[in-house]
Amino acid sequence: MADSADSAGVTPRVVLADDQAVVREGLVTLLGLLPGVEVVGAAADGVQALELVAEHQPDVLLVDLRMPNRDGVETTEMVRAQHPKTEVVVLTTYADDDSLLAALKAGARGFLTKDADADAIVRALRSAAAGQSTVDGALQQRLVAAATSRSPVRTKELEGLTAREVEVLRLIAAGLSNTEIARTLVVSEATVKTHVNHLFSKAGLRDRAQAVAFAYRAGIAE
Amino acid sequence: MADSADSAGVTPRVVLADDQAVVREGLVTLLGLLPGVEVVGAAADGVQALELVAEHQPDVLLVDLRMPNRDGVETTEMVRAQHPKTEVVVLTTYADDDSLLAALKAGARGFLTKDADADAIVRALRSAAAGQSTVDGALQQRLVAAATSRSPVRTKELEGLTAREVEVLRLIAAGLSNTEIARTLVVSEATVKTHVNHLFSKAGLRDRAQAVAFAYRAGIAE
DNA sequence: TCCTGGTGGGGGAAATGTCCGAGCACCTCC
DNA sequence: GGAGGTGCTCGGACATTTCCCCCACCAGGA
Repeated sequence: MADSADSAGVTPRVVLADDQAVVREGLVTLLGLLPGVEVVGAAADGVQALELVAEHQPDVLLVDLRMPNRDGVETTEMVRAQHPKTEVVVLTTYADDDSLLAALKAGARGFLTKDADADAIVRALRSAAAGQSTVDGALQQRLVAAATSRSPVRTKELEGLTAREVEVLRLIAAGLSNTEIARTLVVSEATVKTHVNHLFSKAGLRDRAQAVAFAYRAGIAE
Repeated sequence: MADSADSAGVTPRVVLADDQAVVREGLVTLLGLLPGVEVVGAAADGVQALELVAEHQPDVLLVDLRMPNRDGVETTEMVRAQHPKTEVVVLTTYADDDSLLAALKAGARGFLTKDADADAIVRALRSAAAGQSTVDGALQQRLVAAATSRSPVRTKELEGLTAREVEVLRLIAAGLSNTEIARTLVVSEATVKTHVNHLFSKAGLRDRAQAVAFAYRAGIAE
């Protein structure tokens, strides 16, 4: 028990991928010295990385974002798709918002900058192997900032509307005409008009253009 | 060096906060047995948690979200504001999107569900002490999904449209009628109609409802 | 029973969408 | 300098759709 906590779980088998020989060899040496991880392969580009993953079936792939022959994001996507048991941790010098989001969206379980120390890397690798995601603090804050600027269905705006009216609103926002809405809901066009009018008067809307904008702001249309 | 990697960094001093005595005592016992962390205090509510943090100045506060006398989110905010050297890791049974975002926004460096094992908790505490953020894999995916659903003006969709047409589109999306657009742009309504028609045929739109949706998706309306 | 929500209809005013044609300003190319 | 293209500006006429205001019926729940 104490042992398991000391090593913080099973020692993950890791494949590295970085096009810069100095960084790659440095990581191999550094991580090879540590008991927390086991390096089973090192690739110089994305293509080679995928081959090594296929060959060794590692627990984690530690990959650089900028690489020749398929970059880190693409490699991450392919690894996650073809070898779902292999988690991916991204290690990069360039920590801009786009690459962070792209990498995590592609399925990366971690995102480290190259100023991370050996302990941080080992922790991230172990966490990834266990299905946890580790992101450098400052980057995580950016991620949260990006996430909280979203609008996840403002039920407040919708209150007062009946379920049917919300449904009609959704279809209006999708660009359907009254006739099409009638067909979709299998009711007469007159009924649709009634719902639309109730909707407008309740929400203070004048026409369907405003209704579409309202629906988008309320978060029921994307 | 090997030693530092084995412990994955300095052993963090931790204060716990959970209103359920069973969980609290269980965590104290469990984490107390492990060499990776040092538990220096245990609180039963948010007020007491802040007091213990002030008293012990721990590296990390491990806090439950649902607590009497100030909940986890509020506690996180106050700890981060008053004791910036103390990081916060949230441990909760209820992992809905709202609480996740609220906690991370409040400054939490980690977010774990209570099905996490001891290893996962220890890793998260150590990472937090080092400024890294650890989030359960599935939750991180939701976070990323929320973050990537942003729309930063897709110029691609807009290409082919003239500046005037984009301007008209923006006004349509704002809910203005043709008459109002004419007044706003100080042109005749006939001119507006011309722009609108060009806009529709270029973008493959049928009516202004679709145009509003198009504008929102293109990111020129919020 | 009353009220709410969903369904249906009619008719008229208003706005929207569609098709023409046309003048003007600006630019580039020859 | 002229020719041609593009963008912005207007106008008319017309069909379609939307919007608005009435009305009514029925089912289910407070």
